[in-house]
Amino acid sequence: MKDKKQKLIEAAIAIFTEKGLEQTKISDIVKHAGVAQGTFYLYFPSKLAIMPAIAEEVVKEILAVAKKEVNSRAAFTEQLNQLVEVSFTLTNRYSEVIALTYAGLASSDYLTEWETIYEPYYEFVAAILEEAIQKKEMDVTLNPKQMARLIIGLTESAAEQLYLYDTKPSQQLIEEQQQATAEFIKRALRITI
Amino acid sequence: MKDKKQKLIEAAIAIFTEKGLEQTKISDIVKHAGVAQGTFYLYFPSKLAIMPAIAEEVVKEILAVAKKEVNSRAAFTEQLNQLVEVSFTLTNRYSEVIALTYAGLASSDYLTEWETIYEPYYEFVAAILEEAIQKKEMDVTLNPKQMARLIIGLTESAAEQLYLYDTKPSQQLIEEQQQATAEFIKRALRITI
Amino acid sequence: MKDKKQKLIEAAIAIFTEKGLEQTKISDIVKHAGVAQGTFYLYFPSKLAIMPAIAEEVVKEILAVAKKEVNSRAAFTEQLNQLVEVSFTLTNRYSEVIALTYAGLASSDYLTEWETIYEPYYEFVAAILEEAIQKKEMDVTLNPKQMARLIIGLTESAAEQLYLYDTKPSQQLIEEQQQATAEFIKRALRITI
Amino acid sequence: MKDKKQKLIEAAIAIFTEKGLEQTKISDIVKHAGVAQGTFYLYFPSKLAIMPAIAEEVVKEILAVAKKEVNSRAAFTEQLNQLVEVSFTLTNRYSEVIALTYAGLASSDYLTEWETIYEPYYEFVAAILEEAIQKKEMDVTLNPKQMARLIIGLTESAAEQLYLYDTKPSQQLIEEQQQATAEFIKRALRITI
DNA sequence: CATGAATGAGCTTTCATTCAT
DNA sequence: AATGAATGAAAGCTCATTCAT
Repeated sequence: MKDKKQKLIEAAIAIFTEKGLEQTKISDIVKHAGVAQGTFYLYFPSKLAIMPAIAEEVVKEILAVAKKEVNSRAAFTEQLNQLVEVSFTLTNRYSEVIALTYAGLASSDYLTEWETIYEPYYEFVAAILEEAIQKKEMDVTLNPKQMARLIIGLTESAAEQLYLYDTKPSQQLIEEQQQATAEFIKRALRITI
Repeated sequence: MKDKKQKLIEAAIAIFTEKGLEQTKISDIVKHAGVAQGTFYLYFPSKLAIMPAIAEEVVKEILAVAKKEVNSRAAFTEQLNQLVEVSFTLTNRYSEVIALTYAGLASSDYLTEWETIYEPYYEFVAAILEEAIQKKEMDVTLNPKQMARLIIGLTESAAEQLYLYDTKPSQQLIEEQQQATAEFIKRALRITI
Repeated sequence: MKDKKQKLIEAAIAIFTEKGLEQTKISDIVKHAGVAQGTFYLYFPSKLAIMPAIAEEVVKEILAVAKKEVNSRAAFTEQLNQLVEVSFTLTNRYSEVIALTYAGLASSDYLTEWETIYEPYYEFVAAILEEAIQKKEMDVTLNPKQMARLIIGLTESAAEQLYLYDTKPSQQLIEEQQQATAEFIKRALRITI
Repeated sequence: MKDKKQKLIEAAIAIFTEKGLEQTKISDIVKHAGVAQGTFYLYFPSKLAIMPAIAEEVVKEILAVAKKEVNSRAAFTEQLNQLVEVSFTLTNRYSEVIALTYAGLASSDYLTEWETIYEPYYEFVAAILEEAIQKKEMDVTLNPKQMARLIIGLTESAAEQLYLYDTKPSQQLIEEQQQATAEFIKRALRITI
């Protein structure tokens, strides 16, 4: 059943997140998934071959959360605040897996799949910007897709810096960094509202 | 002699860049450095222990290039262009080692050293912004150090996206991406000149 | 049905010949036979248990070819030529499977069956010699069964040497080796005709 | 030191003889040789790579025994008796290793080395025949090298048949089979003395 | 009879680390 | 300080065999 494949992907995400790429043994994953060692190789030809599946799963979850937390009817400035906030939360939760997955894809021949997998998230942000442009709530001359990529990169790196050395930063510190990032973006987009 | 230690660090950077963390064997490094297997352990207690040394070396090189390429007497807007350009070049050359080193530090107990190591680069950019603030060439209410971190994160992620799937992107594409990034920053800083 | 068992035996012969004992997987055999993995174990309790069946099949084919190619009404000297020729052909086609089967039987408890299986072929050759003895066309003091075994061993080893390094030896080389072997036998039997 | 390599070869011969190709684990060999697991791979890149070394060792031993047991000053007929006897002894002791080695070489890319390795033994027998030819003690029209190959093949197969099902055949049976084989050869060579 | 997903013991191979020289 | 042969633990992967359907 697809049940076991799904269990393996979820177990792999959990263990990779906890232990990193090298330290994760197939035996850990299968134990966590509650299946036999050989079963892993029924669904994935090698340790690295599970990476694309993980990436898809993670981006799916990211998108789901983002769509849920960003209010499509809120004002643009509010949407940007929500976007930054959700991005911080997601980066905190997933940045390790994402880095890992990317590294895993890079050491294999699957790297080309990365763009395809991450694309929907870029699209989601680009769509928000497009709406803002139509409503003239930001600099209409800017390229929404290009801006989406810069915004996502900026937000992720800001979040990584925050959580880098301080596993549990204070709520105040988090909000400060989020606000600084949101304001940075708003100025860069010449937001009008 | 320090000669062999330095050779080992340089060999490690070369091999790590080429093969990644997992695929790099001590035997590769010592072969490339032209020393015996055991010699590695005279200078570094373990495979991971060389990571801080690599990080230092890389940041030293990055700083040297940045200081050389960013004209301290040029106009602020010009300095930002140069900063973005040099950051793209450096990211292209070093992003893999940086990621690796960071991963390597993360899987050891050396991670706390990372902040110290990268700090001089943040300082360098912050200093440029401070000068611009004093000259009122940008929004004076912004925090230079905070902005420096955002700018560096943004630029690196923009460069990574550029080189991600296209090992050799066209000069035009590079310049476009650099310009978009620089303009993004300038708007975010409310640059006046 | 016996159909599937037969298909499994034929598939096993094909795959064993192509890949050898170690490299042959049950999964290869069942795929080639067009049956499910578990079906193998309906007919054979283990991987090695198919060996006697293979041996029987091969000897059956060998006997069939030998009886067809050796003219029972030809002169003895001619029969020996035909015997050598057919033995070369058969060795070329089956020597690998025979070696394999023998090795397979040896690593199991089935080795005692080998004698029984190969016996009919010895009998066939012995019968030819017996007739020659009755007709006084060879040294009548020789033991036909003993001679049969020596002749078969000699011919097979001569053929193996021929095909060992040269998958496709020239027709001339084949005929030379066959003739040398036949003459060797004829002298050893003191053939008179 | 070459010491460990030699120990590994001798251990491999012992274990392969005892257990066969598949059943022999590297761990058995190194345990028997008294070295660490990794040491095997210091001298041989893979399990199969030790096969040529084994083959050389075995042929070296075979040649040594054969040269010792066949009296170079005895009459030709006596030499042939000795040759058959020694071949029986050697086949009994080494036929399994030889078969194994051959199989091992066959599953790798080393098979072409086989001819080179076995050649000295053919040469040894051919030299005996050449002397007999010069002394006109056998049919002078026969090709010594060709005859050598046939004789060796014949003798080995006769010995294998003897030891095949009866690990310890009676001395009488052994002598009968040896004599039958020697006589077969003598007739085939038209020996005159 | 037939299936094929699932199992898990066991193998080869790798490679960071050690230590006698 | 330098060497490099030796170590041995550890991990990815294979595949004969089983069994619920």
